[in-house]
Amino acid sequence: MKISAAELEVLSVLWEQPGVAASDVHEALANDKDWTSRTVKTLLSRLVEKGAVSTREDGRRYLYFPAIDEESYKAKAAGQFIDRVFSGRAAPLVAYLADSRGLTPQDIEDLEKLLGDLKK
Amino acid sequence: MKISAAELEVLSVLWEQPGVAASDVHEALANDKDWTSRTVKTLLSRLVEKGAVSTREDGRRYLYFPAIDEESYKAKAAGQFIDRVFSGRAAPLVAYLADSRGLTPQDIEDLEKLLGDLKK
DNA sequence: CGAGATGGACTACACTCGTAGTCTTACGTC
DNA sequence: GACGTAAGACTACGAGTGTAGTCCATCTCG
Repeated sequence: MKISAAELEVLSVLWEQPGVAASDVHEALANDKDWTSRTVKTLLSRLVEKGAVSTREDGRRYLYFPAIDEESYKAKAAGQFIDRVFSGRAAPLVAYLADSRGLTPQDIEDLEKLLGDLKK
Repeated sequence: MKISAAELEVLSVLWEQPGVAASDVHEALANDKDWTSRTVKTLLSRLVEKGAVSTREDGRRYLYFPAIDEESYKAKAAGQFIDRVFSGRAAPLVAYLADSRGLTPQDIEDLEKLLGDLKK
C-alpha cells in the first residue's frame, strides 16, 4: 500500500470529505495544487487500483471514499520514516524538529500532556 | 537535493566514516543490504551527481565524503515529512508514534528533558 | 435537437529509483 | 610480460510518479 506524495494529497481530501466526486476533489485542491482535473482523476484512479480508495456509482460518475484508515496510515508512515531516516529512534526526530522549525508553544504543551499520559 | 531511500543508506555510511572508498561502503552495508558492489557504486555516483557527496582522488580510486550536513539534512527531511503527512503539526506525529510503535521509556525520558529545555 | 462540457477509461511520456551489467583501463601477481 | 581483478564510466531496464492528453458516451443548455 505505497502511496505517493501526490496521491496522498488526494487521499487527504477524501479523509476530510468522504464521498465526493472527482470534480470536488479537484476543487478542494485548487488552492494548493495547480493540477488539471485530469491529473486529479488519474491520481484517484491510481488510488483505486491500489485499493486505497473505493468508489460508489452515482449516475454516470463515481463518488470516492477512502478505503484505508487515516490514523493507521499515518502511524505506519511515521514509523517508516523514522526507521528510514532516524534509525528507528523517535526522540532525535523531535529534537530535530524543535531545532529546525521550532515547535509552537501549543505543540510543546500537547506533547507534555501526551507524555504525561504515556507514563502511566 | 532529493535523496532516495537507497542513497540515504549509503550517505549514512559516509556520515559515520567519511573518506572511505566504494568497497568500504559496500562492506559496511553488507550486513543489512544484499547489494552488489556495482549497486553501491551506482548509488555513490548518483549522490555525487546530486552534490550530496564529494570525492577526493586516491590513486586510481576515489574516497568519498558527505557534502551535506547530517544534522541539517535530517532536520529538513523531518520538516518535509511532517508537512507532507501531518500538515505541518509535529505533536500529532508524536502521538501516532506513541500509539503505533510505543515509545520506549528512554524515548519518553529524552523527550521530557527536551521539552523542559524548550520551555525556556 | 445540436454543441459543448463533463465523466471515466485508456494512453503517454519523461524522470527517478532500485538493481545491476558491460567496457575500458590500470595494478598487482606468477 | 600476460592475466585476472578491481575501479570508475557508461548503459540498461522495468516499476513507479507527476502530469497530463485522447476517446467515447452522456448530460445540459439554448
